[in-house]
Amino acid sequence: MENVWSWEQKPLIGELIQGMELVKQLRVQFSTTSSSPETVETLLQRILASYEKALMILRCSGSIGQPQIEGVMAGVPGSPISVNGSLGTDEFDKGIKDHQGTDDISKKRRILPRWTDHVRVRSETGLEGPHEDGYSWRKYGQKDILGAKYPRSYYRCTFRNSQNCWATKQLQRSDDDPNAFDITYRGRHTCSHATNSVPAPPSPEKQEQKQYNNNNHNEQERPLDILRDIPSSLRIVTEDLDRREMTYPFSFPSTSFGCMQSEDNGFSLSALDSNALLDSFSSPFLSPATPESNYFAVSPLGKSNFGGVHNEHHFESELKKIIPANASAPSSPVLDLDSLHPVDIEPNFPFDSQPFFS
DNA sequence: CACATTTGACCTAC
DNA sequence: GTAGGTCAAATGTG
Repeated sequence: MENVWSWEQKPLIGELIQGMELVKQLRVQFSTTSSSPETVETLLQRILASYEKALMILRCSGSIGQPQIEGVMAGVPGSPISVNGSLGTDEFDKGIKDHQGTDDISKKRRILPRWTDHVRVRSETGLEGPHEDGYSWRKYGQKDILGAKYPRSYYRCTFRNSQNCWATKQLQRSDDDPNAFDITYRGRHTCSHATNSVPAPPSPEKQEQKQYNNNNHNEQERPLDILRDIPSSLRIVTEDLDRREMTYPFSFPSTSFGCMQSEDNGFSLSALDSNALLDSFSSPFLSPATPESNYFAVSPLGKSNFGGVHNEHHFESELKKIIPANASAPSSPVLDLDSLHPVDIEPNFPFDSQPFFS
């Protein structure tokens, strides 16, 4: 894989910047009492379109030379958005091998197609669960992990038996930040209970959260409520697995803000955390130099995943071009828009098509 | 009673 | 042999 970050980066950056600017406008709209619902709706649509376009750019370019597991990826209604379904090569190979040996798999360990999402979701408040991803999970195990402060929890889809849905996820609290959760998804939902746009019934995350904090405010927010509560922020760290090559660093929410997921590619964001996503747009959007809240942090691993080893420096320098070194003040301009190029949105760009607005 | 969680045991990969 | 992942009986909850 090479030149993953060199393709179309200007349009991509432009899309991201545009989306951020729109969010900033939206925030202004919310701050003024006279904003009309139409204005807000329009801005939301533009924001989403911008990010979907960016996603499309990533999708089109990143698929080049990437292994695909289309047979498994395709046609799973309601499953998290598959940006390209790529795997690290060994992961991919293992998944294939595993599938080939299905008949020999013991009951004790059923081997899933082993593509994974590795996600870090952080709740600044610590009150919200790590995320709500629209699926219903059932905890089936917990394990102390060597070198980790906190045990790892294992979840499977509630509908494993009823609908033969073998999706699982692992949830682990970060050692260095107890408010952060590393989530690893395995397998793909084949159940029909995914609700990407509507908050799901109480999930294991929320139930687990009760163990950590009893002050959980359990109301599920509607999208606009989420927007209104932007200040409760969340950090999303794209922290990819070292075995995976660069696929896509970003995926942005589809229409409802209900669920944003990027399987195999970097991060996912759930309904209840979307507020923080928006907050993250409002100021230091991308700032590796500010490891605190309110931003999309790009970890060293994440950087490498933006373009592999060859492009890491390129990416970093590109970031430096567009992001002021010290852009921590929420009201300060984040980007030099003059340095950016306008983005041409293709007239026939399928914004309204699945899976973008599903 | 049905379903979810807990937790020790078991299995597999390395 | 060890660590990670899963199973399943016991237990909890509504």
